[in-house]
Amino acid sequence: MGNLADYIESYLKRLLESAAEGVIEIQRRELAERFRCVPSQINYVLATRFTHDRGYIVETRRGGGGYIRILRLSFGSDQDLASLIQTEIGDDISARRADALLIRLEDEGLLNENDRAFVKAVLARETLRVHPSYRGVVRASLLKAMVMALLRQ
Amino acid sequence: MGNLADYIESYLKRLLESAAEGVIEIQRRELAERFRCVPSQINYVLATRFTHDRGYIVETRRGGGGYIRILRLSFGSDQDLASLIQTEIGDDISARRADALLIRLEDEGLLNENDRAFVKAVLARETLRVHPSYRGVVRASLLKAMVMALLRQ
DNA sequence: AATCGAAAGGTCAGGAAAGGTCAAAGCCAG
DNA sequence: CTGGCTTTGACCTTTCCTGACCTTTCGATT
Repeated sequence: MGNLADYIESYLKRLLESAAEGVIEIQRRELAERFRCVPSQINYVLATRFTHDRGYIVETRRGGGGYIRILRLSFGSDQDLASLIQTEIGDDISARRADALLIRLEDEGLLNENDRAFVKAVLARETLRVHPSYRGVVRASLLKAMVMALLRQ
Repeated sequence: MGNLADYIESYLKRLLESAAEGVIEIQRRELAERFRCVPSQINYVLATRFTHDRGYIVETRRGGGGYIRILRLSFGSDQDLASLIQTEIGDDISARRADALLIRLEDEGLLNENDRAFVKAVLARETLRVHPSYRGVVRASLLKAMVMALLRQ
């Protein structure tokens, strides 16, 4: 965790933590200055870390008085987690999206680092055994089953 | 026990011993330099000594600031349990045998009635989605993953 | 109202810095 | 002297970071 993108990511997440509404508004130029980097680095961080899959929505506005607004979507405790997981994962999921979901669950404090790594490793290994065209389906099954099993505790 | 791979293995294990969390993070290039070998030698050590079966999880990241993270699953004596589960279930299992195994685990007090029913239900539901000729394989994957997840607690 | 310039933010391609893969050569116990 | 671990090296993929150039918005000036 030693690169710039990681630092910027955790800075933004800290800001989000302390923001009551789960929304923050920043200026790209200002943030770039704080980290002494090029402004487009901020876009890189947003594009790779604050994706929809990981549970964020990013809105921006150009021009004078422009801004970048980052909104964190929460799973909310109201809904039945099982059906939420079901719809979130579906019947077929890519390795990338599976990973994003696991990171999101970790961010939400629903899984710890160990469990996340465990699930990821099992997915990688088990998925290798089946024919490539079935991997998405098998991955989805495994992911749902394991996440549900772990969340039951 | 005089070869390079063994030295690297024991070096990493020593690091893991002294790491509080059972997790270490290294750089492949740096480690290769320390042992004066090519970087791919590190991959060899990881692939042969730090396997899932032996209770390790390895996560890596490429690119600038990349790393290799080795995580030791510390479920003490359950380590044997993991490989036992593996050999017991194998790569392909029938619904009947899966059921029998679950009952046995319940009898042994490793799973409670609830968990057993849960696993059984998931197996039934998820295997339906895949082509019949793949069901045994998918069932085995799911079963292993879920049982391990549940037993980890 | 139309125009223009300044002040945002956006896009994209390229180079550098990791780590990954695979096959061939090397080594050694049996 | 052969089969199975080791070790190496050539080549590949992913991730990060920057810089050049583009688009949008706002407000002041005509």
